[in-house]
Parts: sequence; structure tokens; C-alpha cells
Amino acid sequence: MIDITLPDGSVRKYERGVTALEIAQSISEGLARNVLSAKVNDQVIDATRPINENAKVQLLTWNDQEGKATMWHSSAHLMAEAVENLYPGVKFGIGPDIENGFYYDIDFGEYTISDSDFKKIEDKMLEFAREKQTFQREEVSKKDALKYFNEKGDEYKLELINELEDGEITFYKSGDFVDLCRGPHLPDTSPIKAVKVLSLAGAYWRGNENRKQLTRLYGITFPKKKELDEYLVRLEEAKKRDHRKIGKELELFTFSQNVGQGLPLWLPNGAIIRERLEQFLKKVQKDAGYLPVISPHIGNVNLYKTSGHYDKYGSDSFQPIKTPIEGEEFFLKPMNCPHHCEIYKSRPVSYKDLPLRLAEFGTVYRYEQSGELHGLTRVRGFTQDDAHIFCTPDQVKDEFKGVMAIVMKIFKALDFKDFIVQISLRDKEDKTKYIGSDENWDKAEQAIMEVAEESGLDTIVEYGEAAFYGPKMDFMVKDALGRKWQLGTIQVDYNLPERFELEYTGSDNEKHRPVMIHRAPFGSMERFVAVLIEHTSGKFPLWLTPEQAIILPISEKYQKYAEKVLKFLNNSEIRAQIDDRSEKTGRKIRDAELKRIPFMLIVGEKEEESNTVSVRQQGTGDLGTFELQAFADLIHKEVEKATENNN
RNA sequence: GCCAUUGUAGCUCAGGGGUAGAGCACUUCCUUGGUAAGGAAGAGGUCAUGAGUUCAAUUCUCAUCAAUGGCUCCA
Repeated sequence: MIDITLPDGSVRKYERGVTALEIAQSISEGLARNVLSAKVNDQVIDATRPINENAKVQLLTWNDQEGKATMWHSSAHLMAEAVENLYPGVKFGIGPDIENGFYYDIDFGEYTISDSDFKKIEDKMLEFAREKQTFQREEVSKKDALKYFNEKGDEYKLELINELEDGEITFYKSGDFVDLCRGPHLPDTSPIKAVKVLSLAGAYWRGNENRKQLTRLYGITFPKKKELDEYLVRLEEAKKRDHRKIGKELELFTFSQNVGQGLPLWLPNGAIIRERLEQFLKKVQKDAGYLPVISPHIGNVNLYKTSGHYDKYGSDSFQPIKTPIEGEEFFLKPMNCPHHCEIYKSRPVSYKDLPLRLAEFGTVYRYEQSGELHGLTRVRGFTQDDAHIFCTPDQVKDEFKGVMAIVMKIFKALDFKDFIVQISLRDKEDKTKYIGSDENWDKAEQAIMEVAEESGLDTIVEYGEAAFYGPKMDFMVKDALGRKWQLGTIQVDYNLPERFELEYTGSDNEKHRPVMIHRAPFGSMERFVAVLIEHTSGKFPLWLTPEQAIILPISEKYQKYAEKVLKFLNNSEIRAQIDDRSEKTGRKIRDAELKRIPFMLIVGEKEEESNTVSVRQQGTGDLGTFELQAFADLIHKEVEKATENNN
């Protein structure tokens, strides 16, 4: 007999070789029906695998993320089985579960497949699922594994098997489909009641663009039809928050083929929001000792040869502009740092001048691959809220901390709670991708790790994700559809000061090399506004919104009074307009609601007589009658509340 | 850049080898109204661009451009 410890701490005795499924059955039939897999001593395994020694066992169901993962992983096999049945001879790459569902990379060979084929794949999957096919695990020798896929002619699986050790190779068989797989899997296919093949995409084998592109099919499955329907509704809801859609509806920005791909045009409403954000950050930065600078949009090719960017990105940039007579070459600036280095060099610097913090909302241009462009989040021309801090090595940590404080201030002001802090360090294996000395890299990486630890924020560390010139800390936020975007960034750089031979005179009257910190709390104005739109569904905080109030006269008779109210509001620094169309009040309210204008001020006979406004709040409803000054105070108080936190 | 899909009025979309339609928005007129759509009339499109097939192409074919979902990339 062995002791099985359940999550509630209770210990039960079972025969050696008991399975999680049997344990579930011993507790209740209902539980047994719902068990998808099991966590045994922190390892997730098939619910049908024997347990041979004392263990902690957690039964995993649809309510556990790991249970879902098991179901989706098995669903990937089910989809592969369906595809193999419908398109004999196709070859398979990998097919893992993902955050929402699963995918399988498939080489369809001669077949061409499009989304019109999804239905029959789904139908076949459901057909197999209803057969209650079991997932049978089999340990196979490397030799036998190679033999099987050699006969099948699947070079992708052969490649994977060749990288595995003999003795750790397992196959799973469901129906007629046999796959190389570590598992775990469902006991059988019966929990899969609703399936949806979501999309198809090209995906390079092993993520390498020089290798063959396979067809990736994305799908998701559920134990109940209703849950699938709800998921699809949620997807539709999320799409309504898409910044591209809201940007169009609220007239925030647009694109024109005549201007060019990835080159956003900010419309007045969007420009107001962006300006407000810039003003806000400028004030914060002024208080934090930053100095404004302005640099041109192009720079001589030699500047980028000095910085090292020319070698690294020269051929992947917009190509140089040439002067007609001299033939001098200029690049559109892809970043502001080389210009700022030259500003640093414009006069001798003493240690007393440090830290020197040079800030600029600098517009940069990068040639992004056409397939990568995406609304405002990935563009070819954008404005960074950039600054470069030049300091002594001793000041790095404090400066880094100071920047983090600014990022947190911004996130707090805009109520961004759900962000990821990622620290990107060098690839441990391949250090040839980076410029700069080992010693300097170690110093920089250590400083970041220390500050991160002291900040108390949850961080994730990624090796191999560093910029080529230094390690960095990025602040990532998810968009409406769960895609991650990098916003703020802080990067330590020991390399550019070397390349530009930056110096300062120390208290010892010797020359020393400063350290540089690149930082952009918003990241880019374009991307930040995009994420802000998706987080707020276009209901911007009062201090940012383009139009804070709209005055709705009941009829033309009250136009004069409406103008008086408008004048008062404008004098009180409140952004407002009058809806003077000859429409009914209900219509004006509806339109203002849809435009997400925070306050609607209804004025008619009553209001004119008493010198008041009837206030309706967007999304909330009637707030009652306010004296003009009382309404202005209400707005000012709310704006202050939001901005006070920030200062 | 690669794979798949898409491109018809300002927006959302229907249509289809014989030179185009709806709703909303817009303009004008009527209506002067109290918390999410008042009524009528009118104006709007080389059917993304270019070539080919055809008596005839917005519709079929090809190319180009752009957008969408991914992959790769992202100083």
C-alpha cells in the first residue's frame, strides 16, 4: 500500500500502481468523470498512469489551468488525427497547447488549405471525439521511434527524435493517429464536446525563417458547447475594444496610402490626448531634473557608423537621403541617442554636471517589415518620450530607480495595473551578438537586478533578449486580444559612451567615462495611446479626454444661454462644445454617449432661469442640477485627483 | 519579408459577366423637442490600382498596393 496525500492534506491508502483516475473514482463517480489529468509530486501526468510510491496527488479538472492544458494538448492530437484522415500523407511538426487553445504546425504538401476547410476538420474532430478514443502511452526506443517516422516519411518528427535521448521517448496513440509526445493526455476524447478551428497561419519550422514554412492551425475546445459560444462572444467583445476600431469611431487617428504604410496621421481628437500626455510627462520630468533638448530628424551616416547602428541595421533601414551636390548621406534617425551624445559633447563636462538628463519627444523612423505593421502599436514613424541620462558609474543605480518611479507614476495615473516587468539580459550561450566588454555587461546586468529586487515588483528575467548594446528592463502590457506590447523601457548602456568617447572631468581632475541610461516611460506615444484606448475602450480619464463636456440645448431658444455656459466653461479651462443641431434631446444624448463624452450638460428653460446646468454623466446617467461654478469645481476636483497622485 | 484571407459610398456591409444597392453619417426642408435614434427630400462610388481573357469585366485570371490573423523581425 502507498500513501496518497490530497491537496486538502488528507492521506489515503491505495494499492501500489493505483491511477489518479482510480483515486477519483474512490472519491466520487462525478469527480472521476471530470478528471483530465493529475499532478503527482508537482509533475503533471496522465490520469491513467500508475503511481508506485507515496505521493502528493492533485486531480486536475477543467477548473485548473493545467487541466485545460491537458485537454487542449489532447485536442491538438485530435485535430492532427482529423487532418491526417482528411488529407492523407500530410506531415506534422509540433502541436502544443497555448494560453487559449492549441495549434498544430502541419506540412500540407500538395494540399492547399484555407479557412473554408475548417468546418470539415471540426466535424471530423467531433466525430472522433464521440468515439471516446483513448490516449495510449507507449515508451519506445529511439531506434523504433526513428523507424516508425522514417516509414511514415515525416522528416519533422525524425528531426525531433534525433535530438532526444534513448529511453525518454514516448508515443501516444489515439484512434489511428500516433504521435511523438511527452504527454500528458486525457484518458479519452470524451470530454471534448465543442471544437473550433480558429485560424490558420504560416509558421516557420522551428521558428527559423530560413527553413520551410508550415501551416499552423489554431484551435480551441471546450467540455460544453455553451462555453465555446461564450468564448466566441468574449472574442467579439474584445474586438470592439480594438484601438483601430475605436480610433476610427472617435476620430483619433488615420492612415493614408498616399502618406505610406505604417505612418499614422493624428487627427485633432487624438492629438489632444497625445498633447495632454506629453504635458503631463514634461512636468514630471521637469520636477525630476530633466533638461529639454531638440534634435533634427536626420543624421549624417557617420553618426551611425560611430554609434555602431550602421553595421547592425544599415541595410535594414530606410536607405540614406543624399545631398544633390556633395553626395553626403543622411539617415532618417531611427533613435535619438547618437544626437544626444553629440549634445553631451558640445562642451566640457564636469562631474558636478552629472547626472545630466537630456529629454526629447523625438520622432524616429524605422523600416519595419510590412507584415509586422499593426495599427498604432507597430508603425514606421513614431515619437519616443526619450531621454538619456549621463552619469557616473556610482549614480547608475539611483538614476535607474528614479526612472522606475516615473514609470510607476504614469502607470498609476492611468490605472495600468496589469503589466509585466521584464528584465532582458544577454544570451548566456552566444555573446557574439553584442557589442561591448564582458566586464561592462556584467556591471550593467548586476545594477538592474539589484534595483529590480529593491523595487519589490514581480519581474521576469529573459536571457538573450537584451538590446545589442546593453541589458534592459521593459514594461509590457497586454492589448484587448491578449497580445503583449512593450511600453516603457529602461536600458543601461556602457557602449555608446565608449563609441562616442564621452568624458567628464572627475574631482581628481582626471578624465572619466560616463554611463548612459536610455529610457522612455511611455515607450512610444503611438503605442501607448493604442494601449490606453484598448484599456479604456475609448473612455479616457477626464484629464485626457478631448472633449470633457458637451452642452445640449433643449431647443434653439436656449442657444444663447448655451453659449453663455460654453464661455464660462472655456474660461474655466474646461474643454467643451455645444451640440446645436436641430435634433431632439434624446438624440443628442445618444450621440454624446457614443462619443464617450464624460459630461452632458442639458440646458432649457429651468436652467436658464436659475443659471444652472442639468448634468448627465456618460455611462452613469442624470446627476441632477448644478450651479455653473459647482460643475466647474466638480471637473477640477476630478482632474486634480488624477493628477495629484502623479505629482 | 513569408503563409492565409480581404479590398464595393465617409462608416458597417449586401450583390454579382450586360457599367451598382441598404442602413447609418452628410446636405436641405419640416419639426422646437427634457435624459440613448422625430419626419421628408437630396447628394455621394472609374466597385483599391494596372494588365489580360471576353462582343462586354466591378464580377473571371495574373500582377501591384493596402488591410486583417499569424510566423520571422523589432536599435
